[in-house]
Amino acid sequence: MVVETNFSSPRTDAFPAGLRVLVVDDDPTWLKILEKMLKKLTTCCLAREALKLLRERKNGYDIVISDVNMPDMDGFKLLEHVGLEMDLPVIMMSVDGETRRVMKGVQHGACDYLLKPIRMKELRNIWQHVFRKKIHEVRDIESLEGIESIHMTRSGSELFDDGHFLGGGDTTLGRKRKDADNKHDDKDLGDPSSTKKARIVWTIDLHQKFVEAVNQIGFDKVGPKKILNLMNVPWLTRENVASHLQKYRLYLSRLQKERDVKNSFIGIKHSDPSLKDSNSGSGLHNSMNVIQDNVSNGSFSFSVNNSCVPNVDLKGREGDGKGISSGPMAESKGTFSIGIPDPRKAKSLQISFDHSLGSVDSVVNLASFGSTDTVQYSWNEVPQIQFKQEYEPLQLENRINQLPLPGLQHDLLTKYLQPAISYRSDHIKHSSPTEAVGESHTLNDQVFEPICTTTSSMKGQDIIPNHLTEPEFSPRNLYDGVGVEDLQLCWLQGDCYATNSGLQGFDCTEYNNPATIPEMPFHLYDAPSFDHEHLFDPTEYYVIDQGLFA
DNA sequence: ACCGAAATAT
DNA sequence: CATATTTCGG
Repeated sequence: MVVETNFSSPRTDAFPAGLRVLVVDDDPTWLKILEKMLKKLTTCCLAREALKLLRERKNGYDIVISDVNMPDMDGFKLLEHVGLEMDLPVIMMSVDGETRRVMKGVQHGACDYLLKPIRMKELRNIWQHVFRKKIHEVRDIESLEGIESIHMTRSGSELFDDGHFLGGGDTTLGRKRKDADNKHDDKDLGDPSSTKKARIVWTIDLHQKFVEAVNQIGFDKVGPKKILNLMNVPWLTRENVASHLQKYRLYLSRLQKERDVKNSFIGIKHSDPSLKDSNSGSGLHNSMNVIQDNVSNGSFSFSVNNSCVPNVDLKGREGDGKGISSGPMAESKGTFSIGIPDPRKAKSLQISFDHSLGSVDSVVNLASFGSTDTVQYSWNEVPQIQFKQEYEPLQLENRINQLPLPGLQHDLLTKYLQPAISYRSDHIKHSSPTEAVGESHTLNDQVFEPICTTTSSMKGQDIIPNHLTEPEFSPRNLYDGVGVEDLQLCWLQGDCYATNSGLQGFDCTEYNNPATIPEMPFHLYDAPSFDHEHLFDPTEYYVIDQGLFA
């Protein structure tokens, strides 16, 4: 007799609360309703999208609940695919309980069929399907001791008692894995989610979501939990996020440090630009701040948007530390004890892009909606460029010129946005140079207008890129200021611009493909010409940074 | 419970 | 070595 509150046993993702459910329904209303009832679920209104999600993460969900009729694909069809490809329990639902349909559902492999006014009652025990499946699996694989005890029975409560062993001891536990000895074997049939713990890879869009979330919440207020919620990625765990956050912070502080150093060196030039202060100090202007740089070879660039609505006081406290002048990062806990010895610098290419779209004033929130957000990323694995080319702009140039826009990028895009079966970092790598070079397309067929510019910075060891970092660094300015003609860039974007490619993924995924430029003089950076002459909307521009060489 | 740091693992 | 997971103390 366990009560449902118990459900939320954290460790194991126990039932209703932890069950990772994918709900598919073309009717948003239902999605909303179910959303309220289920804690950890993902929703989508297109069957194809659902498939996509499912394929992306083979083990990301425990169960699928799908509506029967949907515009893009018949619910049964979806059911079929799921059954074929991943064998997840699928529950069908529809308003009418017409026998034929139910029958059909069952025939196609649905494990349950719910009639539409769905209530908690119905949902409460859906975990049994997951559980049941688990049991079968275990049996098949090998009979473990102690398992035999399971005979599933009807409704919930007492079952749940058994269930606990699914989930490991909930409330009453003091479980500490103090035993050092369990090094091997350890079959641990405990959790519902297969074995070990899949090592997740932070793909670009995953990271993008992460950043978005971080931006939405204030920098100071961030916490793994919150981020997790905002990201709404079902299979992700708090730990995952925490870990990533940790890395992220580390990265930022390193960055920050680097920056400071540089500033001390040079700083002055056209530094006065208000921007710096503007956002660091008072979030008043919701200008966005971009931090980016290249740190060591793996470059990683994030933009941080500080503009959270409320706030201002966010960094009210403290203030002394270093963070002040420059960073948007409120942290300044002075925590870095990291003895990181000056990162070696890498040459890197960066592009900044301004696709003027949103209005600035619409504070941040925009971020939540796919199209308008400011994000960037770039992980070491960002596509092209990553190749080994160590120097030589020349080479670069060639490559770039030939980067087949449609070709390569498409390819990449596909990899990211589409249902690639599994993402691994290596994919990216392999998609490379050779292929790229092989094709010969010019970038010119570009669709977008010349608002973009790119810049590449090669910092041999010199300081340049600082400026880049500044928010007001408007691409546009750059554009005017310099002969851009020779810049070429290729970039791609998943959605807002809706290029012909038609590849837009689902929601807010945008993917910018880094572009590159032949040779970019760095004097670009110094060029006085672009100061913050006029402010465009900072709301968005993308910055891409990539480590040129490894 | 939740977070962040540090220890581990891959 | 970098990145992800786990452990552990606050």
